[in-house]
Amino acid sequence: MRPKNTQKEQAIKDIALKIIAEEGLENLSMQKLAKEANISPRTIYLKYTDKDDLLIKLYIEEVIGAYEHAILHGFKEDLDFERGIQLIWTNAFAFFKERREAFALMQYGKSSPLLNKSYQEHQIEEGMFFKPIHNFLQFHIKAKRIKPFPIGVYRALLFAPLMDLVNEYFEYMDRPKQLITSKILKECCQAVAQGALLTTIK
Amino acid sequence: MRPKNTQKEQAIKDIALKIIAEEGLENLSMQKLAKEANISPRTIYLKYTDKDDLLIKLYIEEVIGAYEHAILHGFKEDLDFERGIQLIWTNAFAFFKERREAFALMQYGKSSPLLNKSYQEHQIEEGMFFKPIHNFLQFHIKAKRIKPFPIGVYRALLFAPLMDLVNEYFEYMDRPKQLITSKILKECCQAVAQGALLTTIK
DNA sequence: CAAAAGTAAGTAAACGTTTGTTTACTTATG
DNA sequence: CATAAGTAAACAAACGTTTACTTACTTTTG
Repeated sequence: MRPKNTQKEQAIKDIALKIIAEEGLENLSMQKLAKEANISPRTIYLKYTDKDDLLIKLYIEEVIGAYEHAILHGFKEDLDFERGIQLIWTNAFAFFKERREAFALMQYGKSSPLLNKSYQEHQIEEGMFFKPIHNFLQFHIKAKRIKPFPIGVYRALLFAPLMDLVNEYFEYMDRPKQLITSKILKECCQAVAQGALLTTIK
Repeated sequence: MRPKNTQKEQAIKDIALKIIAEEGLENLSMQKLAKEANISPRTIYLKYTDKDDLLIKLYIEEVIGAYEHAILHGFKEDLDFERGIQLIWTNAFAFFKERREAFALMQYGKSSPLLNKSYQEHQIEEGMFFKPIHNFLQFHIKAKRIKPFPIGVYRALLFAPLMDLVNEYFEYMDRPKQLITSKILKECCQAVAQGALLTTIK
């Protein structure tokens, strides 16, 4: 049996993400992908049943999965509130900084009905990957350190600004001066954490 | 001369937005749009030079323009900080609540390179529509009431969570209990404003 | 321990559809 | 009846996917 060429498997993923990031999801075609990866269209269909399958696997495995893994690096449920949020922000920013194409597809997850639907299904199947963060928030709510918002609401309050800042970071990459420095990022993280606190001391 | 049928002009916009919201930008085709609007494909080309032109005009005029207009309703630059942010949040939420399809295309603005590029150009041409908000923030920075972040950073801190909450509102619309109530929304707005304050009193 | 057999990996070229857009024509009103 | 609005039908090009075939490697066999 002829062994499979793993370089080609990787090339499919890499170039698909590259096309999505540079030209948009709506301009990714199987024939263009095959041509740019120097393979036959058929080869893609050896790994993926169809285009939707490719997109979903790219999104869930290469983007969401890798992101979920990256942001929890070094995270512990009993961390101090500000320190915990800071750690996740640092991890997430470092992850996207090195993987701009993953960030581009991540953004499509909020727009595309196909990706959005698969994300919901992924969350159900995987039984909430972010359980540690869930517990972490619940702990600080019970300790009356932060406001008693639902977890979904905290996702918006604590992490939506970060995604916007990553976006801004990439936009300022081509300009002479970067707006999103690590100093700004740290201060933003503190601001976001400050907003969550029940009582604040300054 | 035969007069133009404005109903058909409106139908093109409405149905295009509907298809994008329900099936995604990547599944909008000129022929599908024509068929669903009960017109000839040619009719679309009387108003728009090509597909990109249609998408850009939909996005900039129907979505961004309408949004910019809606959120500044009743806004004044010398408003109290918390009150100003609250007003914008209320206006934005009311706008999207009534125009779910506009929100869907708005989300694509962060993903699609075509829409993203036209947004940048729009900002340059229109010379910052959000000048009142700009001035409002600058005023409160000078008064040492809020942290001296750049405006782009404040956009992320103050309004990114709102967009996520609107998204969550729509997701919970089909479920028995709505998570995003106006009470929660108000408290989130206060949290976001609290995070921006230089000194906090509780 | 080479050569033949077996087999999945991979290809080139094509399949029928659908795409964005246009041509040639008809319709309705000032 | 002039003229722009609007249509039905078609265009080439590109689409997702498949067919028929070749390649390269493992395993079996003499």
